[in-house]
Amino acid sequence: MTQPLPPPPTPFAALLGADDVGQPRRKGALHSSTVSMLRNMIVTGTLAPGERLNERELCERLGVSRTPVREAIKTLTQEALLLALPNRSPVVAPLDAGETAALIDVVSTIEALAGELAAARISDAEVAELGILHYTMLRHHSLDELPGYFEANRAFHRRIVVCSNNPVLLWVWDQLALRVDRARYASNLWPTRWSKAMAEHAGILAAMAARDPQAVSKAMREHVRNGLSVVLASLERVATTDAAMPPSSQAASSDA
Amino acid sequence: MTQPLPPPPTPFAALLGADDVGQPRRKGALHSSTVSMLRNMIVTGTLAPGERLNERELCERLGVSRTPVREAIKTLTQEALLLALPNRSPVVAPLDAGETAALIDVVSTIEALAGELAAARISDAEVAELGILHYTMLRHHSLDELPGYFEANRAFHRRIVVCSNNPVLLWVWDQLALRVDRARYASNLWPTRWSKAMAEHAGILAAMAARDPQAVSKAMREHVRNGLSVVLASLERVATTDAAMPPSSQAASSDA
DNA sequence: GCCGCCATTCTTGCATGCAAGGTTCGGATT
DNA sequence: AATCCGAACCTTGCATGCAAGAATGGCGGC
Repeated sequence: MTQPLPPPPTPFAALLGADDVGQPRRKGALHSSTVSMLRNMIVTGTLAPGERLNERELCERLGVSRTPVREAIKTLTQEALLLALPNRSPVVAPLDAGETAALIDVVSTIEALAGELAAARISDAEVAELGILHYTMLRHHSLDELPGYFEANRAFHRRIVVCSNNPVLLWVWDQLALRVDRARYASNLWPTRWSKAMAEHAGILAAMAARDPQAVSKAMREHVRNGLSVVLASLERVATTDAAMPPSSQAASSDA
Repeated sequence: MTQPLPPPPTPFAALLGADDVGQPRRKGALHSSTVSMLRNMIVTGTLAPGERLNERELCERLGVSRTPVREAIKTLTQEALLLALPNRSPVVAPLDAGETAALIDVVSTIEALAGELAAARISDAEVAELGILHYTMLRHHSLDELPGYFEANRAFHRRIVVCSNNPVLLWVWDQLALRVDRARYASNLWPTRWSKAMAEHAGILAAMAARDPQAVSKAMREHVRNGLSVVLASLERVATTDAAMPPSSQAASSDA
C-alpha cells in the first residue's frame, strides 16, 4: 500500500483544497494537507454522511501512509465531522435535520454577538473591507457565479467575526462554519435566497457603518436564521425523499 | 524510550483522570487515556502555559509510545489547548488575560442561550436534577470541600446545557469549558465568590422552575460574567506580578 | 432448513525505524 | 571579541511491522 516512493500524486489535492501540491514535499505538509483534503471531501459531500472510512482505502486515495491519515482522522473527529468508536472504522458524521436546527440557534447567536462586538469597535478601514466583500458578492451575484459568491459570503461573515476582536469567538465560528458549510452543500439551494441575502447583507453593512451594535446584532441574527432555515427545510425534504435513493451526485448549482 | 513491555505503570493515570488504569489494557484505550491525562495536566496547570512539550519526554512520563502521544497532541491542538508549528515542539497554549476576557463574552452568551432554551422545555424531573446538584453544591459549601463543589458546579452548568436539548450547543460548551476550567485553576480563588455564586445558582434554579426563559437567560449571563470577571482580575494581577518570577516549580519555563 | 459457533481474514491500535528539518555549540574569520 | 558558518546532535514527520479486536463465511448442530 502507498506507492514505494515516487513523487506522490495526491490526485485530489488540486480539487480539494490542499494548498501545497506536487512540490518537492516539504516535511510538515502531509498532515495538514491530509486534513484539508478529508475535510473538504466531507464538507462537500464527496464522502457521504454515514459512510464508513477505511484507513487503507483512504491511504490509497490520498496517496499517503496510514500515519497522517490516522492523525487527520483524530483531528476531524475532534471537529465532529467524523464519529469514531474504538476498534471500529470511523464514520462520517450523520447530517440530520436535527443538527441543522441546532446549528441555527447557536450560529445565529454567535454571529449576533460577533456583530454586536464588532459594531462597537470597528474602524473605518474595516468597514471599507466589508464593503469590498459586499460588492464582490454583488458582482458574483450579477454574473451568476455561485462558487465565487459562496466564497465571498463566507469571507464577509468571517470578517465580521474577526472585527469583533474576540479570538475565542473566532475559534468557535471557525469550528461551526465547517458544519454550516456542510449543511449548505448538502441542501444545495442557495439561489432561492440569493437576492434576499444580498439585501440583508446591505442592511448589516449599513448598521455596521452606523456603529449601531444592537441593529447589527439583530440583523445578523435574522440573516443567519433566515439562511439556515431554508437549508433546514431543504434537508428535511431531502431526508424524506431520500429514503430509497442514496445521495451521490452533489455538484454545482442548477438555476438562478 | 518506553519500557520494553512490562505492565505499563502509567504513573499519572490515577491522579489525572485516566478512567482506565492498570487493567489488562484493552486495546483502544491508550489514545483516549493519553488525551485525558495530557488534558488534565494542561487544565490543572501541571503543564504550564507556554511550556514546550517534547514527545519523547511525554512518552516516558505517560508510559506509552509516540503514536498515542502524537495523536493526543493532534486532538489537544484542535481543542486549542496546545499550539503546534510544523517541525517544532508543540507548546501549551498561553493563558493570557485577553483570552479570558474573550471567554467571558462567549461563554456568558452561550450559557445564556442554553438557559433560555432549557427553560422553555425543561421537565419537572430535570428541574429536580438541577435541584439535587444545587443542594450538592450547598453541602460541599458547608463542608468547605472545594473540589467537590467544583465538580458539582460544573455538572450543574453542564446539565443546563444538556437540558437545552441542543447538541451543537453542548458541543461548543464542552470545548469552551476546558478553557474556562484552565483559567479557573490558574486563578485559583474560588472561595472569594463562593457564597455569591451559591445565591446566583439559587436564582437560576428558581427562574428555571418558573419556566421563565428570559429570567434564566439573564441570570445565567450575569452569573457567568461575574464568575469569570473575578478570574480575569486575578489573572491580570498574576500577569503583572509574575513579570520577574517564573510561574511555579515547573522545570524549564524560562521566560524573560 | 435455520441458527449458532468457530476459524479465517480484515481492520484498527500501538510500537518503532529512518530520514528531514531544526537546534546548538564550537571553530574560524574578520 | 564578535559574528558567521558548519557539523554533530536532537526532535519531529512519515512509513511500516506486528498484534489485538471485529467482521465474515462456512460448518456443524438442532
